[in-house]
Amino acid sequence: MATQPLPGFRDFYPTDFAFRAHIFETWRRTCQRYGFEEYDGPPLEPLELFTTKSGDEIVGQLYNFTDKGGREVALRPEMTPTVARMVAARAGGMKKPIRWFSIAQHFRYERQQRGRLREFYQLNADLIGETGPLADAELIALSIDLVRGFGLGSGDVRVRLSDRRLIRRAFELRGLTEAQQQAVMQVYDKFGRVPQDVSLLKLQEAGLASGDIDALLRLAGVRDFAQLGEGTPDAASLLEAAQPLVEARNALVSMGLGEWIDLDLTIVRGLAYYTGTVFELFDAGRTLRAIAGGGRYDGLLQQLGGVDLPAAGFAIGDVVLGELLRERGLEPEAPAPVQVFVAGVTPEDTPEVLATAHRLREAGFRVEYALRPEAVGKQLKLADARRASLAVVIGPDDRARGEVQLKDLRHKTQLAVAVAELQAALTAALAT
RNA sequence: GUGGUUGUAGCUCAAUCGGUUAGAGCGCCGGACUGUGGCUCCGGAGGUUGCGGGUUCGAUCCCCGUCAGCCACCCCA
Repeated sequence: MATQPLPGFRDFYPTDFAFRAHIFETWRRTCQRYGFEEYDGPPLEPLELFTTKSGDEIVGQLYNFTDKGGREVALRPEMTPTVARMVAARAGGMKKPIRWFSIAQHFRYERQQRGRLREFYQLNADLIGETGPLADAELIALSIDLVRGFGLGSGDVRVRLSDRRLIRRAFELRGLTEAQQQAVMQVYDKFGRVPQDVSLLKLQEAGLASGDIDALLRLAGVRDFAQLGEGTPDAASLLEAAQPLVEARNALVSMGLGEWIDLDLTIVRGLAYYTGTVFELFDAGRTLRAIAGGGRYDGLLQQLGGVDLPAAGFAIGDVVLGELLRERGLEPEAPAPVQVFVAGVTPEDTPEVLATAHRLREAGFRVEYALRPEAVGKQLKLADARRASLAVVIGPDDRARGEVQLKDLRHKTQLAVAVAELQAALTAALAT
């Protein structure tokens, strides 16, 4: 029998599960602080829902099949088409802007690598029905707080910020053909990872004039709005196109998050449905894949749901973030499975052990006891292995006096407690 | 999908030039400790050396294939 999961799929042993739960809980709390409401959709959707947005080529990266009713279906590779459908179906009845988030498992049939599996969890946050730069800033702020919540700082994670409107303006100013624009985007995507002369050669091959090449490579190196118009006749036009982005950045500065932001026009973010602001979160050392990414996609709800609403959103995955947290030693300690271990001295004490344990469980304590008669020493050893803070030891003498021995396993102390006082004593001891 | 690289116990690793019954630590199970834990000591289980084939008297070791992990490319919604 196979003992390994399928390639790109993970087993979550209790330690792994606790780590995952910690990520989800931190995400959920943070989204709620921003007033976002949680939703979910079906993990299995009509294939068409995904090909409408991304074209037929995407099928190569989908877990798709024909179901027993003859329907072409696919496991969701992303959440956006589902949200678009859900929002569109009830758009008329919902107060705008809509703030929604989901934490859901997604599936992509791709060759796995570090930071990229065939199954992963992803938080999606979308803000629908608002076009202004403050909406973009709101989402970027949320994405920052989503990683801050784990103890990561602006020295660990950087936000790269760009805007399709600004890129488009730069292309228009230079009169680039569609093919040339594609070439520039490809060069931008690899900018900083390949030598400058390789980039240069690529752009020459695409037939760009040397003046255009200089201007576009200069833009690729811009890291601040002040640099945007430096030494170029395009200055006024570029700065005008950059206006929404400037406003979004200023909003983030007002929130005290300006430290996290780098202007970086080379972020490409795959396919072309982004219409405005785009951003990505990366580890500061750039050794991992992108942690999160998103932007404004004002035409997408019309295309997918038939309702014309502006929207922006982003996703953050559990895989790369998890790797970064492990790298930084920010994994939380898994919670102890047991708070109170109840031990009996003799087999005759077992009924009292069971009664006590169950009473404590009903009172909400996490309680365990030995499932067969064993020496007290053994039972305490088990209590220790289960990381119990407290032990309750019950023997014939204790029963005769209506007492139990309450033992604090952390502080190595012990005292006799009347049975009636036990719950109060446990609560008090756990608070120390 | 393409190329490179690595696979030995649950985990981390060892095994001389191709040589006898593949070892160690940690972990796990049991015992020494019959009213009190973490320590110590003793014992035990656990391996088709990823899998299949080839070369050889003999393969963990060399060769081929395959599967899986990792890395790069492609892609990245």
